[in-house]
Amino acid sequence: MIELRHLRSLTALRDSGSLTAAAERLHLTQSALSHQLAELEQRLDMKLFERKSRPPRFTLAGERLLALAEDLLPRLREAERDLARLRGGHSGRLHVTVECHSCFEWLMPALETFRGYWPEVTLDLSMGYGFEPLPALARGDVDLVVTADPVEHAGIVYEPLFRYQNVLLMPPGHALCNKPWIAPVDLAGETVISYPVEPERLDLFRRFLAPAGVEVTRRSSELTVMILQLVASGRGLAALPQWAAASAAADGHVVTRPLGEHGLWSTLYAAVREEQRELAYVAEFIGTAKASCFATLEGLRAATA
Amino acid sequence: MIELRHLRSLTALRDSGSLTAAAERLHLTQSALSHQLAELEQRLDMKLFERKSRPPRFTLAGERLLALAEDLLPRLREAERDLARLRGGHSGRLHVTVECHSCFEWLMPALETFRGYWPEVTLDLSMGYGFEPLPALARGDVDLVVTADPVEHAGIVYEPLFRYQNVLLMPPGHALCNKPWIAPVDLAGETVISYPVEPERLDLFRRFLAPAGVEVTRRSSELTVMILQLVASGRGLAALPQWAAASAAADGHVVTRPLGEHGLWSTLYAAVREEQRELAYVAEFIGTAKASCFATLEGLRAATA
DNA sequence: GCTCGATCATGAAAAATTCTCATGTAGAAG
DNA sequence: CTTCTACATGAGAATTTTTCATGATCGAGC
Repeated sequence: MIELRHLRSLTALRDSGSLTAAAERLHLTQSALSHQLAELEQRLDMKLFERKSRPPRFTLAGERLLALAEDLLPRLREAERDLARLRGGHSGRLHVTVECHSCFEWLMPALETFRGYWPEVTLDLSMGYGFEPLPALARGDVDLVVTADPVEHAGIVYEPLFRYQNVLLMPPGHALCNKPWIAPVDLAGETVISYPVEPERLDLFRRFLAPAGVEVTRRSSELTVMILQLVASGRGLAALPQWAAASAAADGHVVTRPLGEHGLWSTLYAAVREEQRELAYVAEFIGTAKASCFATLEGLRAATA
Repeated sequence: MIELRHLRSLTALRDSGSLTAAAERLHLTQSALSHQLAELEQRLDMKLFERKSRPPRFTLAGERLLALAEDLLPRLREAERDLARLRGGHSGRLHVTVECHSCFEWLMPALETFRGYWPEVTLDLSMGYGFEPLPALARGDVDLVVTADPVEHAGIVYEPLFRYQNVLLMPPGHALCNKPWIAPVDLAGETVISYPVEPERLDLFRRFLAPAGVEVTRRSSELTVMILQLVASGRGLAALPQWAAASAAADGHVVTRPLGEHGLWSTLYAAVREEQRELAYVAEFIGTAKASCFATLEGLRAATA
């Protein structure tokens, strides 16, 4: 009657706030998910959630099933880990490379959690400086790359982690603070602080300024805290993922605005070699990373609300 | 990967001691179960149990999954009960009739458990004396009949509860104690004590003595303890389900022997009206009854070992 | 009020899975 | 050595799950 699939679907629905988004997270079509839940409701002869409210509102029955999911799914995952460990031979290496500098915020907790689950797996971590991560991944020098730029590559598969928005950071009182959102031309002639990588690898330049032909003065810093510092003290502007700027913005040190009318959105992916995708600890790492991203966004939402 | 179905299959396998028996309990063919478990083992890339030992011996991985099942399945059942309760309207009546006099041993604990789970359901209990239980079931006077005699009847479905053996009870020192098993002719002329119902409704007469044309002197008593008493004091012999005789036999008050070379086996069924079979509390009662039967047999095995 | 965009529902068909049937094999009991 | 029972296995049937294509609904913005 009730299947694990249903529990996973309901949790995804709660966590993502819409059928469509939940379906994507579950690697299903929206239709499949709609059918699946409709059929479950029919079999149980109960409504599980209110469709016409956003986010969907769960009924008591729905809540009960979500509670069941909270109860069962972690135990199931734990058993699966135990089995993978029992099967043995999987005390491998996981060399993670991050292209996204601000990702440490959620990556560090994820690494920590993972290390607890899979103590036998040797974790390596490197930044995507100085070499092209994807060829390195394909060669096997690296096992997992966190990137916002999913280039097609034979034997490489991308697993979406989450979607986020890049925002513009300004010192309080900057003229642009008065605009609800920032157009490319607004930045003409400004000083922009970024991580020290080629502009083509930064969304701000590649997807926002370059298409509009806008030129800016560039300045760079390796560290996110340093960038925040520089912006706060009026040495320039910067574009960062929303979550990286959130705490400074909440403290009033900087002001953030969307880039473009609808914001400059990116999706972060975990790239792995196809043959490693099903490997227990790799799949587990991706799951942990997703959860950590989600927790970060949650914390952000809670902090700003 | 791992599904609830697998957990149920493994528990059934452990509880029934063979693939074939487990398959029957799960309402599957032996083939289906074999396929299912073989495929799970392949997907996990681990052996879960040793086939060539009887009862099957579980590997560590198998044990881990059994532990998971112990963990998840009761929680799942609990959630299902909560949902059924939430759906409401199911505070019905459950009128149980028992044809089998010795069944109270396991029926009472089952009723107790059930009452805890479904306090809204009014429980009635009656013995199958003085009226034909099946027509009463079909009419709706009764909702569930425990019987060893599954007569085809439109609209009535039978759910097997468990298989048991009828054994012959004798006072210690009786001549027949020397035989490893009892033939019908051995009983010719003996006094046989039974419950006060027509002989055709007692397996001993219908399936054992009558086919062989053997006549005995009959005597009857309503109570199982009384029958045990009479046998122990040499007033006659009796045939009872093994579990009902077990404690007296363990104490040495009576001696038991199989009836016929292979024993006189029966299966106990729960009969319900087809349209009620899927009803939550009916299904739950049958489940509880099965579990209780199983626990009784377990206790028996433990006591005799 | 109308259109646009997005979300969700729905029917039919395709794909995948799970089960059964028929049969084969191996080990235990006689 | 035969027979019996439990289990395995391949092929096909049945069922379930998913997708595709399309329609309905609802809110935002003009």
